[in-house]
Amino acid sequence: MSKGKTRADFMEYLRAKGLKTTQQRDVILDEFLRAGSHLSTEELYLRLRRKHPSIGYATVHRALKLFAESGIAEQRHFGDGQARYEATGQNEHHDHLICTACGRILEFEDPRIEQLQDEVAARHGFTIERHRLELYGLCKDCRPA
Amino acid sequence: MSKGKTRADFMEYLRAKGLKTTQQRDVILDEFLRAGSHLSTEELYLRLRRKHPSIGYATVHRALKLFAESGIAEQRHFGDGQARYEATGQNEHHDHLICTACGRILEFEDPRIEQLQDEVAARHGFTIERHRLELYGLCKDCRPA
DNA sequence: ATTTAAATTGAAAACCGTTTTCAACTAGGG
DNA sequence: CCCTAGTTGAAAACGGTTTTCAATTTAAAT
Repeated sequence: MSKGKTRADFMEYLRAKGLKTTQQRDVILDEFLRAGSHLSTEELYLRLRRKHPSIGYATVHRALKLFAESGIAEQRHFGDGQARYEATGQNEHHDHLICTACGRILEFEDPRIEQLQDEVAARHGFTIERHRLELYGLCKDCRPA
Repeated sequence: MSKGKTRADFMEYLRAKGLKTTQQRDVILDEFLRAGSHLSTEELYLRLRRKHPSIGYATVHRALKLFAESGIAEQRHFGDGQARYEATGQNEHHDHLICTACGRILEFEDPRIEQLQDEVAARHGFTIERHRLELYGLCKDCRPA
């Protein structure tokens, strides 16, 4: 899914909901896609401030919420108390490795784990809607030799 | 690990740290162990209020934090915005199934999943310190026939 | 182009769970 | 008992998130 496609999807969502295209949303979406994922509202707001000092925090917040509603982004919580957003790119589904020292976040995918999750859920009579798997630890660079 | 054992562990922690045994902590620990796990501070506070209306929210909060520090409880976040605590019973480690309809929380354990997590981590050069696996969906009773 | 209704914006205030402050009050060793 | 350090409850502070509101902008209908 290219960035252009993501943008088009978002525009289509706005149209379908009777919402408006604004300069702010354009700019915020640009920066969001450019910046790479797992940004907090605060981080995105600060990045935007550099070139667009008039954009308010509330607008960034509302834009991110809208991105999530439209399906082009997802909200995550990694336990540092603030929400983070990631673009729903090609990587349809994945889980995360989080470095507790430097904060780096890696993504991974393992169908075998998913399979076992389904098994566990079935064993308990659950129908899974979504899951969350996060591995916290030290990344290659932060690990003591 | 019996409740008596848990209580003894907590007392030992207090002693070791030069902290004090108080009526409030006694009562809060009692109710915490009696109530079953995954309670929020608010929930525990409300339960306590019935028999002990003078105990303040802050005291409950501090007691739970202390339980976690002492190792007899663990703090969890299931995405509803509030912290929950569970007693660290015999079940040393486990993950959770959370019903998105009724809020029921089941625990499970699967060494095969753990094993695969280790594999994934190793593949990325990570040293895992802890992980979090939560499966969200509908439980047996909430699932439409 | 102009008008107009509805959506959007930025700043500030409200929110909400959590944590801290502070003066009054205990626990428990000496 | 005293005395000191720890604890308590109420209320205030906190920090991230969300809402309010008057002013502004979008875009559909003239």
